[in-house]
Amino acid sequence: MPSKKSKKSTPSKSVAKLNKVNPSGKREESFFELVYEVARQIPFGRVTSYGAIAACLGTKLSARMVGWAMNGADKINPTVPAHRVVNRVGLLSGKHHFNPPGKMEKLLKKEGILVKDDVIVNFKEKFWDPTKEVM
DNA sequence: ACCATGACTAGAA
DNA sequence: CTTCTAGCCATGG
Repeated sequence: MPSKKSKKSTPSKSVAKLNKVNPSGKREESFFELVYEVARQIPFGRVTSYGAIAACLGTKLSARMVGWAMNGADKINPTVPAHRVVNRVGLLSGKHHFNPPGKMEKLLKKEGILVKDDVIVNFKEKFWDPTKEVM
């Protein structure tokens, strides 16, 4: 049978579509869902970087996709703690994507994470490496 | 199908 | 320290 399905396997037709996964309980293993899954594993009061998540998925060079996936995190259930995901220097690179902007910083402070000038203070201490914690 | 953009990262100058 | 370059790959026009 002629299978026209490409090996590329579109991880997600669209971000909005990710909101509604297969109702049969058969969730598609898309890059995005993996990102959300790892993001949910981030413990309270901890943060991680896009690259760390990407590395955990085996594609550390695709950190951009992690960030892009977070773009739809707000529409995903259960809620994805996207506010715990920042760039490699602890900069709240995605704070402008929150609604309202500044909520990200507020949430972090709520978890005991100090934010100064859009940068996480003591980022190294709060950093949580999924590749080490997740087995 | 091509081109431009993007919540990134690592390395080089 | 800053600035630039290249790689990554999905999304949208």
